[in-house]
Amino acid sequence: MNTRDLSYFRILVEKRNYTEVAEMFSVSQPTITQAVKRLEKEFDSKLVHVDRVHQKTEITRSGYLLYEKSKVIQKNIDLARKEIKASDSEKIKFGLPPIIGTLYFPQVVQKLAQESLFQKLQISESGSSELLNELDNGNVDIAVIATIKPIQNPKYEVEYLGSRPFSVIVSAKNPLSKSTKPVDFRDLMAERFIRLTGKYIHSQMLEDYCKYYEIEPEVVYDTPDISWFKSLIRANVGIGILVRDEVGEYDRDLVCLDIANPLPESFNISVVRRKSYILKPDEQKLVDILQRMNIKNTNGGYY
Amino acid sequence: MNTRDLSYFRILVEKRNYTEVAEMFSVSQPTITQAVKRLEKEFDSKLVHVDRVHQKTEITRSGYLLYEKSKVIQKNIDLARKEIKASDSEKIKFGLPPIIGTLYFPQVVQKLAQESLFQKLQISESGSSELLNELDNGNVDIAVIATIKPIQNPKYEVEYLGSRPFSVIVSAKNPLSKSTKPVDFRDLMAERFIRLTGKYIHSQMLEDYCKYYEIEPEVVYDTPDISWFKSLIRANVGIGILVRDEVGEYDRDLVCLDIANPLPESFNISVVRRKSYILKPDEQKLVDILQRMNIKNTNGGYY
DNA sequence: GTCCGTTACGCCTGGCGTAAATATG
DNA sequence: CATATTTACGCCAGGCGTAACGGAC
Repeated sequence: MNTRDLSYFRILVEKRNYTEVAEMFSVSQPTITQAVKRLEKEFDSKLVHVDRVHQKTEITRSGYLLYEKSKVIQKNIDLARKEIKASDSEKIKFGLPPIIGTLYFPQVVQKLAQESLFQKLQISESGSSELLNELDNGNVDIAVIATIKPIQNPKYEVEYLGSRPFSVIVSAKNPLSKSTKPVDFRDLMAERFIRLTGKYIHSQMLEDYCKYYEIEPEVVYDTPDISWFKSLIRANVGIGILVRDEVGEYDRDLVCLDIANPLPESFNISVVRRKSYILKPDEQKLVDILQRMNIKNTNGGYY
Repeated sequence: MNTRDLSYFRILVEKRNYTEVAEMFSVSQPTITQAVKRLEKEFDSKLVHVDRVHQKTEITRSGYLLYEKSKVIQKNIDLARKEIKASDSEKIKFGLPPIIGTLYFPQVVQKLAQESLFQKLQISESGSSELLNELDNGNVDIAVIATIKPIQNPKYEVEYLGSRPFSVIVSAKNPLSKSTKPVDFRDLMAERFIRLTGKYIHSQMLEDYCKYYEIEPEVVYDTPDISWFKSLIRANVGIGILVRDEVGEYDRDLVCLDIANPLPESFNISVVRRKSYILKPDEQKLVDILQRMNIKNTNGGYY
């Protein structure tokens, strides 16, 4: 079977027009007819039904089945091409979400520089969910990713680095800040919340807690920006949820509160790559260094 | 590009022997050489290096990259072939784990019979993790599956049916059975446990609880058999964890205890299928009926 | 006639086999 | 010499284009 035929067919399913497909590939129109016939013979099943009465080309169920597979096939061919093309490049396509970058990356930068790895990094700074897409299409080969739930997709090779807890963050002006013991999430029912959007994990986290305790939170402000988020909380406009480490010693007038009976969902940090990707020596070095990165493990999380 | 070439190459990577590959496909040996050359030209990269000095054929990094992709491609071709071949069949390849079958299936059997669907079911009775494999390779097209954590693999189409809580199950002879309020898992630290193996979810569940509360459970017996499991607990040899519904009114001398501060992990039941699979009308009907299956939702779980 | 897809036929390349060549032990 | 792969060359089929055909407006 020829992958060209599959390509013709894929576009045919999307365009429903033999002539257009032929033009797209700069071939004659009968070529497309013949390619479809070849596939129909190969799979011993009608794939396309041309309904001249209603002037439309219909794809049979078998056709759709083949279409779905052929999309995956094309994706893999493209990926192979991309990966092989980049084989000689020194660059390491590396994905690093900003939060993780600022929190945990500084400690390894020196080490990376020593090994002459740092200058080879071609960093994509995106959120974790975005990075998984980039991994899929080969724009990123290795990523450090934070998720609340473990990544259990056999398509990825996942190496767990550690977990950090989430905490409730309030203004020093807020009476809650006087509490010395862990706060029960249910007691926050009446509070107003500032929500961190964009960073998928943080908003998801809030949602999970509210769902688990059946609370309907009053969200007074949504922002994707961490400094703005902190400012609003500092001004006691509302309270929020954040990875504990993100509030440092320089964040005055902000108080972190531990959560009593925390959900086992924490800020889980992992090194992720495509299982079908083969690391170059430099990339292997990078992964080794990342694995030795020191992320204090606090609560169990999922791993 | 020709998928035959990819097949030759795949086997070559596995066998490292041109002659063997040729024999396997009943072609002449130069055919394999030529196929590899074609691929190397197509991807503009050396894929195989024949080291005559050390008498071995080495696969280059590019070769491995292509190999990984070509496995996926082959899988998809096979799947397409399998699915299309089964297109005319009335049979519905359905996966149903025994536990779910006995607990929740009876209520829909009549409905299925009415629609003449029941006799079309070709049921694979395996555990949930096994069924995901069967789904992958096309031996099963639709499965009802129980998982503790949500299935978040974009390859599957998942429809959530409901969640059921796990509970601690003890003998009526056990002092714990007198408790009227939910039991705190930490209080079970000193207990002996009977563990249900095989059914992945149940053993995983116990492990998760123990890990979360940092308990090292004393497991006195492992069994994959539910009746034996129950008998041992009834005899107060130990206590166990089980989906609540599995203990029915006929299970005398067994007591279910709710768990205080339960983990959000419950027995989540979903209908799962391959995203790339197109349902036949009968299969759509089955899925519709399953979706209306009544699984009392108790605790939030993950969904 | 126009629009689209199919059929017919001829051309050329792509994939295969045979046989010979090459390299290593 | 034997073994394993590559090169050379010839054969046939597979994939393409051109041109003619067919059905619906």
